Amino acid sequence: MSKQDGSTRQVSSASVDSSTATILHVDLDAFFASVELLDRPEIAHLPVVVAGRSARSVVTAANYPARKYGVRSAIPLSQALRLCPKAIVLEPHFEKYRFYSEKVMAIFDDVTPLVERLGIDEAFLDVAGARGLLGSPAEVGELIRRRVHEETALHCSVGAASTRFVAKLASGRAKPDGMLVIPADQTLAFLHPLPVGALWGVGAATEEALTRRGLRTIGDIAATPVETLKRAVGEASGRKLHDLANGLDPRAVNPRADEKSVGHEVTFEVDTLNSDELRRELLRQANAVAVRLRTAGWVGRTVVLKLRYSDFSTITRSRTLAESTDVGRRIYEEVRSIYEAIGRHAPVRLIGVRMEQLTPGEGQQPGLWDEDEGWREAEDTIDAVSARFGRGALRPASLLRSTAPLGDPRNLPRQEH
DNA sequence: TCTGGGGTCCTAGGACCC
DNA sequence: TCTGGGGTCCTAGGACCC
Repeated sequence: MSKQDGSTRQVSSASVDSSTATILHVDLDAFFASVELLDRPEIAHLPVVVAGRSARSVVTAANYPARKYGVRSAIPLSQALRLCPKAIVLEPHFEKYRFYSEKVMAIFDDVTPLVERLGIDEAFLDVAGARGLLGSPAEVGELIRRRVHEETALHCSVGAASTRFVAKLASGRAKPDGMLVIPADQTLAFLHPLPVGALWGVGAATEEALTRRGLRTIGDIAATPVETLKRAVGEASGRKLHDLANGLDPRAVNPRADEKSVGHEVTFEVDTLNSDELRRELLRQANAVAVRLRTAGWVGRTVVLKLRYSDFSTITRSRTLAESTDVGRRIYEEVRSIYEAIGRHAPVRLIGVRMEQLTPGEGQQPGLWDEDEGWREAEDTIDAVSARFGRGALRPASLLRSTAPLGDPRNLPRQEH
């Protein structure tokens, strides 16, 4: 990643009038790979991918040298290694990514309270109110880029525009390590030549439906009557596509969007028919979900079981409870009962548990996890499982580790128990 | 060496109520 | 004593995003 050409190439943005481009989209470049390479600068110029060890793992991140070979996030690792046999594979370290993510987000929070996080490595910022203190949107963008690099040694790219959607497109085109400003009056000229796939919400299936009708660019979408689009891709998507293509994106930057669901899922290294193993995994996941609910101060009312079979066909079965819960045993009992109600007995590739219909829990301190209660629940669960499957069905240590809220080491159960 | 894990949003059908 | 329409909740599946 050569900084020189990146940051000078797009700095022309600083000379345009950015006063109407008050929404920034900031995106860390090749985030997971860049974090790993902070510790391994000597290989930063070589193709590097971040991926798990499993034979079934996919690429979670690729640095720019690897991308030259066509390696992308989400392709199977096996395929990545066929494309680029010399790629160096590094294992992911999610705690490190969370650490750097928090550092970067804190910089954003310094700039404005109007920060909306989008996953771990990007955010929208509304900097309309920052002008007096920090300068124009372009100046704020450069300030953020400078601070991120100074304080973390990571690079990020910034898009500035009058809407979220255009800001996000702009940051993508500024990568790596650049900034692109799209003033409001240049929005349509920027959008219309782009392919339909650049629209938010247009993936492979929708792109196919649109190109089949001869719609190839965003300009084509903008010129198509909204009713035609609705017939092609459905009521809501048709409306949204038409708006986006015309530069309309009314959604404000929303700093506090509530979570809608919490879940865990796992793909087995080898498909399994062993119902003890499946139930054990359901128990582990139910507990992990419950701990996350309590940590966040939520209770959930709908329990969802997800199964994927060897042929990749995937089903979900859900049940809505009479009363919301954040108790692992309750979730486990429900999801086990749902599982047992499924007649099909075929090898399972993936199993997952999710809680939906979240509402604030009663009398819970958000952010706090009652360690004793967590332990009692874990021990109860071990008892219940031992009674059912025999002692030794669960190794307590591994179960207890699994009950720790993800991502918060402070909430790990004490190991000396 | 085919296809992770965290999510959100939309659609469509049926139940049920008014 | 044949058949309406709107609204909401629930469930299942799928597209999409990072």
